[in-house]
Amino acid sequence: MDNALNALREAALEAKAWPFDEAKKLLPRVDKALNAKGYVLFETGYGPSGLPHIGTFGEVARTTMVRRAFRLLTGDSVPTQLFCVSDDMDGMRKIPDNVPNHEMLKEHLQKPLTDVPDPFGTHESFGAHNNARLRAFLDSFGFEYTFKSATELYRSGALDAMLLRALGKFDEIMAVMLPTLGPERQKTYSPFLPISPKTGRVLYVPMKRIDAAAGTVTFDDEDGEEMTLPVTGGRCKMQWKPDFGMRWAGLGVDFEMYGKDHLTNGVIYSKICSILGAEPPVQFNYELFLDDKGEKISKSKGNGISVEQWLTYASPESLALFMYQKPKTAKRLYFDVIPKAVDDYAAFLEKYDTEEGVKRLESPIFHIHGDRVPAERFPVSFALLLNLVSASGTASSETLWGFIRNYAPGVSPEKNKKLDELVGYAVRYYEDFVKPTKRYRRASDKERAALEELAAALDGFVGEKDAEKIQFEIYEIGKRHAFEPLRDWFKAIYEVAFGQEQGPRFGTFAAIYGPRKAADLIRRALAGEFVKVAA
RNA sequence: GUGCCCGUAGCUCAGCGGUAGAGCAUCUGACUUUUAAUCAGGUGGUCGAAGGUUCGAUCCCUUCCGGGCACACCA
Repeated sequence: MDNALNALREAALEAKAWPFDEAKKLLPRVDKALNAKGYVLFETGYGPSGLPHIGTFGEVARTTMVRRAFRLLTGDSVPTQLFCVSDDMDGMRKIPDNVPNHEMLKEHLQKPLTDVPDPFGTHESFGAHNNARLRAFLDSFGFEYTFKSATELYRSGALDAMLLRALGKFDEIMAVMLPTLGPERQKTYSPFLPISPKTGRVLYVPMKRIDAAAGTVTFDDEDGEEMTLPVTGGRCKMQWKPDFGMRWAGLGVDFEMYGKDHLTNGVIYSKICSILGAEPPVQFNYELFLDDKGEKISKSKGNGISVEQWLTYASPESLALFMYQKPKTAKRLYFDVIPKAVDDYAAFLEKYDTEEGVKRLESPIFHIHGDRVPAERFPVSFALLLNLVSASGTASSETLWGFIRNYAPGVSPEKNKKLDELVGYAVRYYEDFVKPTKRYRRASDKERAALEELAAALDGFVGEKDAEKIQFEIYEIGKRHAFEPLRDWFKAIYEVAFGQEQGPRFGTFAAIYGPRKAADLIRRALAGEFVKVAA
């Protein structure tokens, strides 16, 4: 280990950021992990019930942060792996609303997702389709991970040894599970779910006999005929909670995080894992996200905000920052937290340049980017862009750039690509949140006369760069038409031409926007074009 | 009931051992003439309560009060 790496390692030991706290808990496991597998294993699970969502992103992002911290902590001397496991062998319990071909799918209910034809017709199965979506989703963020299909794990025999061991420990597993179940569920519960050889469905049936020596279970198939199947080779899968514990044991998972809603289950997974002779992974539980009303975000309710929505108005980095910050606190995840996340990210980035050693490792920037910290900084805040876009009432990136150049000379879309992206986000924000609130009104006769004169004056200013000259003229026109107080004159301009009570300093706006276009804007407003649009 | 989280300026939150911070809101001033933005500055908090540890606690520990959430099934 060279000196620089060693210095980093020591800094990592001191660093107070939560990923380091978690990564430190892994250190005592290193030798055992290396002997057993040759690497330390991080896992995240992916449920089959839907498309990748913000929780999926959060879990992978945060696990990656712990993994990165661990690598630093060990001077990168310990190999690591991140498995993203898709539970694609789970039976299709219900047909998702957001897919086509419901009729076809109906025939395949309860079958493993990887045995259900793809309703989109693009992949070899529904499970494969979802898996592809998951991977594309994760890849779009550049996550490093190894995808694992539960179906493949089962069918390849990778878990056979552990499944046999679980069969041998059947009674112990039942002893853990039964007290957690309701009375009626207890009667039929089995940690093994056979796949019916006749119908291909995942069966939730009681076991009549088990034969640990032969590695088989005996049960009644759907048609009532008694059936004996090996638990190996993908003929059976395990029921959720034992499945979790068995997978931990079978793969040798060293770290896994989950939401608070799994907290009580984590204990059960661990017990199962221990029964199977393995040490349960280091676990980390995070708080759930809340929506604007303080309610838990769930896919089925569709409240809160999606990854796609976030990325419509802000950068992936800002989302990663949000995930980094306070994972143990229940945070509101809604539109209004976005601008702050964007600017906080920019501020941390700025600060990062002046920090060193431990301080850097405690910066969110390190946990978001590792050693690939972007070079570009932000001379203009997102909050300012949003203000500009609202105040100017113009959702054109070109105009916005006019303001920006005015504000921060030397900045350009070519040189400041990230800023240009921010401009794009601001424009979209305007379109979706500001524009709908606009209320244009018609001009009174007096206002109309003044505005017509203003438009004519603007025509005479074509090519004029000096905002003050234009501003002066605006005052003159207002006075000439006897607006008292003069404030009403400005109000009229904004209400008629911008659909809002306040607006940009009009002289500045006209100079940047172009006097010709500004005049045109006024004329169109006078013609009543905007009033109709708003109504 | 069990567990997790939160309680810091009017609002939203950051800080987590060394004389209280940010954004927004509000107020004042600057930008040659009453709008916005921008800039400069100000107001505003006994850091939920009480004990404890400490030379020293918003920050650690305990208890209490108040609030939110999770814990059937499914994953």
